[in-house]
Amino acid sequence: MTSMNADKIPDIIIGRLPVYLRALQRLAEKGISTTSSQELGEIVGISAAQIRKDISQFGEFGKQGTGYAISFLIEKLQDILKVDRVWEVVVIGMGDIGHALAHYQGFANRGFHVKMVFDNDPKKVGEKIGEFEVYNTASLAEKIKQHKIKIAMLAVPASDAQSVADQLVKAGVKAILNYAPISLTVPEGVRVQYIDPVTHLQRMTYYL
Amino acid sequence: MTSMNADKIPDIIIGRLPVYLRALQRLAEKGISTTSSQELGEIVGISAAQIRKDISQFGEFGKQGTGYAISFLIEKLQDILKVDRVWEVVVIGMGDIGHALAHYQGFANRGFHVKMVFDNDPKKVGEKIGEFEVYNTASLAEKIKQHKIKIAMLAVPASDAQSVADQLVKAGVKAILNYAPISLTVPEGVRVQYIDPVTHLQRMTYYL
DNA sequence: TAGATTGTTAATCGATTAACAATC
DNA sequence: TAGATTGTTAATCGATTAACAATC
Repeated sequence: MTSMNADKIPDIIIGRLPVYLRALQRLAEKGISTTSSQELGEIVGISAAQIRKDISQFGEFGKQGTGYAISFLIEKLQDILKVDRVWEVVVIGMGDIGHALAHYQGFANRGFHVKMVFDNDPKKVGEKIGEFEVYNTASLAEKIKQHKIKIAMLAVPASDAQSVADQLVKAGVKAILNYAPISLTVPEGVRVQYIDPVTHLQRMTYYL
Repeated sequence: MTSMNADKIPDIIIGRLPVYLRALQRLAEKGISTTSSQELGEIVGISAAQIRKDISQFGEFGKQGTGYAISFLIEKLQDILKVDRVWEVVVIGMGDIGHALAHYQGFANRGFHVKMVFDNDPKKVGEKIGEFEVYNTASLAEKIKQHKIKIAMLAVPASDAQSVADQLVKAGVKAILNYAPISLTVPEGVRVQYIDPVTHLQRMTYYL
């Protein structure tokens, strides 16, 4: 079957694709043009069988005997993940984490561009942070609608996170990367990913 | 059976415990003393049955009819996750992310304390960052062994991450929280958790 | 051609859910 | 007591692995 399988793909597979993509881009940077499920698996710590199965959900991107052409597979994964374009994102909360996100060089070439940054502290509003002027969080809804922003990174204190998330959702945001150490409640159709260093650390201490 | 089940607990369960713990601590802050698997499930977005099953792996911590005593369950989860103590951690790489980690207030009361910070840039070494003096990455092995550090947060450029990880492992580190956008290769018995905002974002764009 | 590696199937393994007796 | 909610079992559902024909 020449695939283009539009069936429902499990989220757990979608979650692994960015990891494959990242590894492939690093191989490409090194000037390597071809890889195998075996080699890729060793790099990312996933079995070769699983990598082949994951990739084959979306088409036949490899060649028997030779493996995968890296630049071709990168293109396909970028298409699938919809990072064959540049998404404009906003950052809310200009504390240390917000600063780091505003300055982060790693978004370039990976599908994202910080468009605006926000804070609700009058001392910070209007200030320049790198190329950005800090906007007032009060103007969030207006500005997000105006620029049709779909993705936000939330770096406000835990106590403000849910109410800011509510505003983001109301303004049309569909994906939130949440740095506040709190579980957010959002409506169906809105996605949240959590980055909490403590949660990640606590997941490892069990084994120490 | 009065449990104390020393069987092998699946890692996927261990991964959910810090999320439960975080939610319980927030409920406790609000002055709430009791909760149910139902309520907790709504907060964290996990089914009540699964929460009961996860918790019951470790003992009978609830009461039929009334649910779980929050402070008791917090204690138990802290024990299980070994965050009933304070782990000293180090930060390597004093760029924006390293700065944010060095300043992060969220470690207190959640089991971690930043003990030392490192960078390999001669301009940064010796500088003061908050309460910390920046040490030279060259002295990493010595200092980590001396203080018996087991946990490191890695915030160096991708090109340096693997070699620094190798040094950490050699010095006895058993858990690495990696902020560099690269898959690390580490020996059996060493754990790595990955925090890469782009990977998390790419996991959501698929659905947009 | 011989060797390598994919895509895919079937078998295995593991995780989640539904349901309910036990009991607070 | 009546109502609520746990802990646990069995059933279901889903993910991973092993194996190999196809084929480059």
